[in-house]
Amino acid sequence: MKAMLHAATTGAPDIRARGHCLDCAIRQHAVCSDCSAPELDFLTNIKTYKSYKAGDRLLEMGERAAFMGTVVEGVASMSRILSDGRRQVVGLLFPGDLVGRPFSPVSPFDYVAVTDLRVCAFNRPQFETTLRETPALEQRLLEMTLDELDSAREWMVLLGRKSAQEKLCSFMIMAAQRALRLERRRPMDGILIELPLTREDMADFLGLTIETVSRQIGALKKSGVIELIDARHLLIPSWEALEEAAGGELAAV
Amino acid sequence: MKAMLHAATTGAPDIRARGHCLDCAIRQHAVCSDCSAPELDFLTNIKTYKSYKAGDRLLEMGERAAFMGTVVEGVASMSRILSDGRRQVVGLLFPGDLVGRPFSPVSPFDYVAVTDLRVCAFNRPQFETTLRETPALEQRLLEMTLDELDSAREWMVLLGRKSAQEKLCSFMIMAAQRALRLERRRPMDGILIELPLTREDMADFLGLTIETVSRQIGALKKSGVIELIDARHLLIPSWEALEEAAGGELAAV
DNA sequence: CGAACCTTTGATGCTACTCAAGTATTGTGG
DNA sequence: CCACAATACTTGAGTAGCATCAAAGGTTCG
Repeated sequence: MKAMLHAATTGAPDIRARGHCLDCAIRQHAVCSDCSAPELDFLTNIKTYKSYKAGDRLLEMGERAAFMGTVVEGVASMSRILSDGRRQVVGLLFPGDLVGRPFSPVSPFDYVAVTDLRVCAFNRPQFETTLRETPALEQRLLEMTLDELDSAREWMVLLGRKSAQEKLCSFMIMAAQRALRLERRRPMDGILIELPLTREDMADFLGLTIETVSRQIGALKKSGVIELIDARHLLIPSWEALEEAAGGELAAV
Repeated sequence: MKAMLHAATTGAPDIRARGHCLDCAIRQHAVCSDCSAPELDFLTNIKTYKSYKAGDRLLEMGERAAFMGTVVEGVASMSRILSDGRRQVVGLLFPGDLVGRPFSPVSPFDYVAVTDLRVCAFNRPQFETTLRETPALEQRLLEMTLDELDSAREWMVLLGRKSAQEKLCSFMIMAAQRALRLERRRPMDGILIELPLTREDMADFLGLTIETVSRQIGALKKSGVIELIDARHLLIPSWEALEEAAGGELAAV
């Protein structure tokens, strides 16, 4: 386990995949969701799995990335660090989301595992060739990219105009929705939310400091919008109250 | 002006296009840039032009948009307004940029002309069919969408982590780069920048108030980073000094 | 059991917001 | 072409919200 801590720089060990793409639990959410059986056969043969521990860096900004991939299990972040150390997380990658920038070998952001992570990886040139030759892949990638663009813009609204409290509530809603989608469930009262990020990652995602994140969570607990199980788990007595406290307007995920 | 305020709902007058796409000045920047001559013939026949005055709304959030288009001349904004009136601009559209959300008839944001505007428009179902049947179009759309996603994420860094002063400088750099790209020129010292936005639109794009925008521009003038010609035009004595004041890290446009 | 990390809490300060007023600039009708 | 209104922009005073600095619990892991 210790040996994997530097997987980011050394490159995580490739584990030749055994399972077939047809049996993949997250295929319906991934770029390969619309592929035919023969196309999945092909992908099965060229895919490998990579594993990372929380904190490992998958790709560094400016690095020529040798692979592209899909998150299978866990959560990763995309972020940028300014020269003086300020950091902004610009996106979270949940199972099904794509790791790496298609058609551009140098990554425009850092990719970091925020939890232990498993990624279904493809050799980059091979993946791009396959993309160009497989309309089902390319069209699905376009669809996913358009959705991500909508999400990024929604997050711009949050970063530019929402209060610290509204940011926290919006984040909780987003985290819940992403988790629920994987289980094909809908938000409801009394639901349990797992926060997959540290206070620091949350702060960097919301454009706040860890102290403000901590204080706002405290305030939400006191006002009854959330119930804290522990630092990473909370209960939502009323989904509607949470949405209200989020300042509304969170459509795309 | 007053009479055009409702162009959005009534629909701006369609002007059957006379010019051929081959002669289009902004084709190289647009979604049709990789199309073959026959493909351009086809597009020529199905395109129309729409004109708007500054302030007109092209599309309203939630509206079922009947058309998609490309900005030919002028600048448009995409924005969202929260229920209490707070507004965030999530993107600017310069000549070549696409108006409307492909494959989703309801617009996720408001589209507003920030200057007088000319748009090359297509009937939406027809455009989407053409997209699916024309790989050159679809692949170019994917490329553009991936670039826009990078830009949106860069802007998230600005909104989340940059100071008011850095935001203003970053905006000036962005405005300059977008204008220069159309003329195939590069940034240089002594360059003239036109700000296509009102102070209010700038504020809403940068997550600030108009007072702060005005004060920061004043401060930049006093410190010599910019020279004001008038409220909408300024001179950059040193491009490098401007980048320095922007806090660095502005790659994609 | 102790070190490292994560989280919370407190005191203080500063950036950017709010409220308010005044100065250009633009557009309109006489 | 001028007078006036409307809009855009600037400037000032006071303040709120979040950041910063500091330190003290908790939790996890070796």
